[in-house]
Amino acid sequence: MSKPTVELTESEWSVIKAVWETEPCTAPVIQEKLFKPTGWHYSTVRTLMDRMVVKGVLKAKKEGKLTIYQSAVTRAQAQSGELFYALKHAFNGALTPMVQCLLENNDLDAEELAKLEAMIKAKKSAKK
Amino acid sequence: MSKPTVELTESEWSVIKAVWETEPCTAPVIQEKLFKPTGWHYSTVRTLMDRMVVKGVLKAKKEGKLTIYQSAVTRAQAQSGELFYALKHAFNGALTPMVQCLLENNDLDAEELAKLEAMIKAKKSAKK
DNA sequence: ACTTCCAATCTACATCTGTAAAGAATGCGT
DNA sequence: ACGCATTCTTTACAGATGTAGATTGGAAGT
Repeated sequence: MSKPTVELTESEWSVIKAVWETEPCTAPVIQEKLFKPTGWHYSTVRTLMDRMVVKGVLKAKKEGKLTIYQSAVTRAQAQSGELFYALKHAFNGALTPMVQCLLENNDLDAEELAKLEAMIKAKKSAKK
Repeated sequence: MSKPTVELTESEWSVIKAVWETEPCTAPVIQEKLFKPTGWHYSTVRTLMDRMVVKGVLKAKKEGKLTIYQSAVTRAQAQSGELFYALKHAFNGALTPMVQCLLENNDLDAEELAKLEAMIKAKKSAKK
């Protein structure tokens, strides 16, 4: 049952985010969405997408001459994959220092802090 | 004085961690430290280290025929680089969801949660 | 049927990453 | 001065990644 930990490159992140917003969708549509921020041409996007299918992060099916793409991993899966990578490599798996680093490097306002606190409280009580 | 955001590959993480523990040090020493967990030969480690010098994450100086290496980025810098990467790509820069994901995917014990809570409290008061 | 347009396929190529062998150089013990 | 051990230097090569041109195939209009 363990999903084999998703790891995405920067470009792949751009693509999959666009896919999540539009799926099911075709490569030309994604290319168009991404053209503004990246300047990528059709072939580029298409190559990326096909490689992502091979990696198992997208699914593709043929419909007539069109290729329809969909994500094969959820946003949550991809997010926790990325986070887990950082946790493992940069923090040797230690969560507290990671959160520490987060707090130190980002200047959160009071509201944000309150939200975090609430989340922890919730977790605490959820935990019996 | 903005540090140009450090990004390390998995292998580079192994190397720099070993360097932090031993610096100043030579490549053979690092190779030896890493041999157990990775099985890398001298050339491999050396190549990695030299590439890291080019990337600016290590510094090297010649001492006779020996090359002495040192880190050029601190652990904290590397950690926050990794975290920032995840924050930016996976969470579009939104910190709260990131922490949420962290809490959801790791099964923290009560003690851990208390520690986190304390950290947030501290941050809150530090913030006047 | 002929043109046109769009999507698809194929091919390409530079750079980066992971991994290392082979050969050159130098210091050390005798 | 000579051979040995250790470290360095050079070169290599496969696979991943970023980026895209050229060519083909089919659908749609006229």
